[in-house]
Amino acid sequence: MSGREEASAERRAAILTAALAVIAERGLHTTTINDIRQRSGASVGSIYHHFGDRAGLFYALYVESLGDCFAFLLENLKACDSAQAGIFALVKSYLDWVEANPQEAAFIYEASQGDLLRAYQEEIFAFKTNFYGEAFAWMLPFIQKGDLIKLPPWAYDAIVLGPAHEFARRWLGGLRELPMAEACDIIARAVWRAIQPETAVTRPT
Amino acid sequence: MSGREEASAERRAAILTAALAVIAERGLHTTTINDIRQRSGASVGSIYHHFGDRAGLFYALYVESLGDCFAFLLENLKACDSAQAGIFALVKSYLDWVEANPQEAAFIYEASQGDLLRAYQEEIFAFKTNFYGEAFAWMLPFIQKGDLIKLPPWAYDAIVLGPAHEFARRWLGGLRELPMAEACDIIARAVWRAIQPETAVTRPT
Amino acid sequence: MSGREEASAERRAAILTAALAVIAERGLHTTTINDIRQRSGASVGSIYHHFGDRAGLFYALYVESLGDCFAFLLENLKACDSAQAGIFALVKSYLDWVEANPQEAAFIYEASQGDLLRAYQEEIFAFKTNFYGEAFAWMLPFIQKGDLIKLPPWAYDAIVLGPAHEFARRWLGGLRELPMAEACDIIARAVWRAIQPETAVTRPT
Amino acid sequence: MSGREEASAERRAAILTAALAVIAERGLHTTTINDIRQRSGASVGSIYHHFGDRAGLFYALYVESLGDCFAFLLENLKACDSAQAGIFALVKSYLDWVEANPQEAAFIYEASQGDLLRAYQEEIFAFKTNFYGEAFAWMLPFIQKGDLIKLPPWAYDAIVLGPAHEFARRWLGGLRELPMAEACDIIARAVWRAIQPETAVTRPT
DNA sequence: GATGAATGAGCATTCATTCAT
DNA sequence: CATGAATGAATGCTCATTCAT
Repeated sequence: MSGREEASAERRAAILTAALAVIAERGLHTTTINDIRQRSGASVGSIYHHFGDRAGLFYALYVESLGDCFAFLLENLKACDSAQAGIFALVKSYLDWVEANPQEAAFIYEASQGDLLRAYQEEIFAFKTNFYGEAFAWMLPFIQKGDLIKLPPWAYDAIVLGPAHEFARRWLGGLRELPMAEACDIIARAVWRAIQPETAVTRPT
Repeated sequence: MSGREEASAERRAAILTAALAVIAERGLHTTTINDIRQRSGASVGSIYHHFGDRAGLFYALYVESLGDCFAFLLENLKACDSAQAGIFALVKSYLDWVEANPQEAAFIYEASQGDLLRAYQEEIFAFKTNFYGEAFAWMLPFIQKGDLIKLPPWAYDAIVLGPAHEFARRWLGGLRELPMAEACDIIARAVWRAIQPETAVTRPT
Repeated sequence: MSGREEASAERRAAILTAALAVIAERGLHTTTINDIRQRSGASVGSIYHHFGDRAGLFYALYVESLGDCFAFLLENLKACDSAQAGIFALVKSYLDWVEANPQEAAFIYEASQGDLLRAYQEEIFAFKTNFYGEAFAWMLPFIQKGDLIKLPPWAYDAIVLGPAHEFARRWLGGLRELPMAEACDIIARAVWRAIQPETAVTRPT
Repeated sequence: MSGREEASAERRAAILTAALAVIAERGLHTTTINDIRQRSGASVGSIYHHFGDRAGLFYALYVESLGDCFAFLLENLKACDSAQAGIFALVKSYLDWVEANPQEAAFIYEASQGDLLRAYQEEIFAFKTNFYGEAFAWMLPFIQKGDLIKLPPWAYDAIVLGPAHEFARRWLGGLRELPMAEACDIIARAVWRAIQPETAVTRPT
């Protein structure tokens, strides 16, 4: 990599970092190119040179953030060798990631809604599909063994991560009734109950 | 109510209806006063007369939508006389309401994020707190009886409605892998497992 | 007409007047909305309120200018009762109009080229067609009588007004070798020779 | 000429060719350096190296186009040995050139207006003056013989080429009511009538 | 209460031009 | 000579809001 390429990559990264900080302060929809320019030290032209337009910049940030999150989750998930360990890992590593990267997390939630990234929806869909595919692949043996309930694929997302998402949104919104660690424990245990085959649940009744 | 007051109330309602339709089409953040003016037939001045400013209009719509949703949930919840019936009612009536009022639901999700309604956050907080209070009051006897797990209040929201929210967001975003009714069943059963005291859930090993 | 409507119409006219002056100074393509705003005293918003966008403003000016020119030509043409008088009237009144309205004339030439008014090309085409139709209707009896050569309709434009246009462009460009009146005489006589039936021309050879 | 000089000259030519094509597509005023860069394959820096700035590029193209046109007209004119043949040659070779080089012709018309080439107006004036001088030199003997009417020099341009210009502008604008060849015949005959001494034209009444 | 012309700060974006490599 | 990242002034346009009628 030549010095020029390096410098260029640094500038690109600096713009993304500045963008994330500004978004955290002012909200995604109120963040302007000018805000990012001031914070990053780059010129308007340079921002457009690197990202094409405003949506392109947000898309780059989105992919980078979501990629970071997914990588962390998969890394932790794949290290598990029991169904319960995996479910706990998913919930815990997601909440850990949110706690460690609150700006990225808030940005992802905000950018996932509305039409801001509509131009990139196919790329984003493929990106998410890939993650869900890998997570499901890990689950499959345990489903087959009967350690995890068999559900349509989309349902694992709602049931396993839904509660964590709901809590994360509250937490990011400033409602922090409980330390993340305790919440994590409560949620993970509930999810573990929810995700087990029904027979084990209804039997004792 | 005099004829004049009636006419005024009708205009107000027409503006809100128009706003909801425009938001569904163009997204909350891209919806302008002018869009709403065109759709509603009211003049700019009239809109400002009724709602003060743009945020005031969205706040009015927010309260009306959320109020409608909460009323529906509480009505269904209070008719239940067992823990399981109540949990199922919460999940089912929420998803039913989303299916029946997709525009309102999408608007609520969009408006709940970002700073658009910051000026009204206290009123909104009180509004939500009241709902959670009523729902929790219904649950309390069952918690005491041991039919429902005992958790910090916020956790009921995450665990009982989290999966439904996650599914509703997918569904509103156009990903409708399953009819709402089937999804509802899957989710409600999972939530029921999740919300029961742990002893009843874990295998009797 | 109420006072409000009057004031509004005045503002509209003031914007057009200012636009014409700025265009004369700086050229059509270099004229900005801000230039027009400064010169007219209107706000940006007001300009957009009246004309929609930049092209809409130029179109309004174009129609007004061309309409004024066409009206003047037709008025003079229709007062003539011989072929020669009519041809002379067309050439002379066109050059008189250019001399009296050099800014409008220069603007029309500049706006007729390029894609600036592409959005309105149909309206403009209809507008011009109407003028040519009226002019041709006046000529028709003389053509039938044999006082004017019979040509395809478009050719009258090229042959009758072509030389005047070419001279007007030079004159507007600052090359004023001759007073307009003398040029007019030379051109009108040449056009009169050009437009007569060929038999009268070639006979004496 | 060394290989390096050749390569450089080729690049220069490629840029001009690309510029002409882009201008034909997008119009002179909307054509950007970046458009030309993309079409030509040259880098921005290279374009600036060869032409100094945007206006310099258009000036180079203008001189090349106009020079080609003038050379063609003079070549055809000088081959004529009668007044009528010369007048027909001027009209016909101009319209032939336009038909053969529509992009160059449209560019010349567009570039002749406005201030784009103001920095070069003296060079351009000298360039045109030289052409008119040569054409006039050819005419002079015929004027003296009485085969052509005696007029101020500028008038020959307006009267001889005015109709052809008017037709060419229509034709380039897409209004092609007639094949160029037929139009040429009609126009040349009219010009021939217009340019003859008056005695020969007016009826011998 | 209703109307809609007017306001003007602010926005995303463009683009000719420079210059270090 | 070629390259293309960087610059930043300038542009067309939007839109919430005001207020005279």
